[in-house]
Amino acid sequence: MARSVQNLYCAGMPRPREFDENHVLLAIRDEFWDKGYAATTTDDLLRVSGLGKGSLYGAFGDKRSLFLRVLRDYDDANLLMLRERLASAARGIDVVREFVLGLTGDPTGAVARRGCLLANSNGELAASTPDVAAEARRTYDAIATVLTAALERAQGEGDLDPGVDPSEAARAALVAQLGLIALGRTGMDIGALTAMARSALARLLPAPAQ
Amino acid sequence: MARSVQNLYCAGMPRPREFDENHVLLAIRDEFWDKGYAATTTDDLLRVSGLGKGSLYGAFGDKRSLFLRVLRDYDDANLLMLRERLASAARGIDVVREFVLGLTGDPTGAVARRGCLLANSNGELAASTPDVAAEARRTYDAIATVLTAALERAQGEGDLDPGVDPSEAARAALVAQLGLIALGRTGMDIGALTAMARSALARLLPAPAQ
DNA sequence: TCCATTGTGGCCCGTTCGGTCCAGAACTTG
DNA sequence: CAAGTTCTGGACCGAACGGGCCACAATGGA
Repeated sequence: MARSVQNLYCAGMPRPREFDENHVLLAIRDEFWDKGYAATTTDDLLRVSGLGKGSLYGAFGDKRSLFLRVLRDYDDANLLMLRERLASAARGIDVVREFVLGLTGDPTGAVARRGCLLANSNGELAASTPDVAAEARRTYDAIATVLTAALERAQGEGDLDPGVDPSEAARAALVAQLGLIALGRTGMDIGALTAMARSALARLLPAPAQ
Repeated sequence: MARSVQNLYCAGMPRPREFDENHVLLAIRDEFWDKGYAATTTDDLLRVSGLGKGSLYGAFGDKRSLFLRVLRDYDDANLLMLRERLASAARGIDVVREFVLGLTGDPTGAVARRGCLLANSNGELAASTPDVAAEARRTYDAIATVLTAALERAQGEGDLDPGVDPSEAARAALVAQLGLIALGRTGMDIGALTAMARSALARLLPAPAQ
């Protein structure tokens, strides 16, 4: 049962990994993103990662663990990107506008049809996998916090009506983005989607009365 | 191959069905709603319907056809309900308010966590099943049309700022509702969700300036 | 050079999936 | 009552699923 203690100070060195973990995780993320959790088979994961079963299971555990890992990485990366945008943005309001308009940037509509991995996963799995729902709550709350900071800055910069509560408006922007993601998934005309996003932004983020 | 013609005028009458089709369809709808498409097994469907495999497949075809049937029935019923509400509502604006606040009506949050069958299905299957995406487009477009009519009435009744474009505001209300559905699925606090819904409504449906 | 250790990939297994099929039951008509 | 038709439910099937397992490769220290 227990390994002998002598192994602790007299161990051979293991064979190093032959694959790049980040590269594999991104390929797997794309597969889950395109197909959804249930529709992605283990064979799909092996194919896009180029690994064998032993390697994949040895490195990341089973399908569910791998999915949660990928989802958390995705969320963390997006949050980091949002915070960096706020840090480097010329104006706070630009961050919120870009956040809401995000999916409309691609004129082919492919990005809109693909949606957001977190939103898609939450829709598919929230009922059966509490971990996914909790992850979504955590992420959306963090996003709302960043957007609130952006709108507070926007008020100081004269881009947002001072009568607006930044926290409420930030949450309204989040709601709008999630609604646009849902509509984008239906494959509706990208021009109409863009118009809706702009119209919603105009209502939610009123400029100060001159 | 071809059946003889004499059967046409000399046929015995078949054994009648032993189940109520509507009752079965509602039970199956609830199962798909609670678990999602992929996570619902044929055994689940047999269990909740109380039928055997022969009956279920004979009456509705395979799992996919059955799901599409249930989804279309669900959409049609909701559209009909929305139109009837508009026809019988005291004020047009009430219809839109109820539409956006819909999921927040249950203080336990169970309704919000369950979400909307169409929104859930669209999130899970839009990428792989064009029929579902098309159904979602059709339904959301029809909803927007009804909401537009409701807001036009609201302007005539003095409940909505005449400067607001009813069609744009209706689509914004739809976006907001879809965003709230997505957030509700995360299981977030129902009070916070309600506050967000009310705050979004106040921004999207401004009363006329007195 | 040999050993200890971990990476590697594919073979293999039990389970469960969606779906078909069939033998008998129920029922109306002649 | 006999015939013809559909309904019913469960036995059955091939396929694909997720996952365990193992023989071998690669590596660096002793």
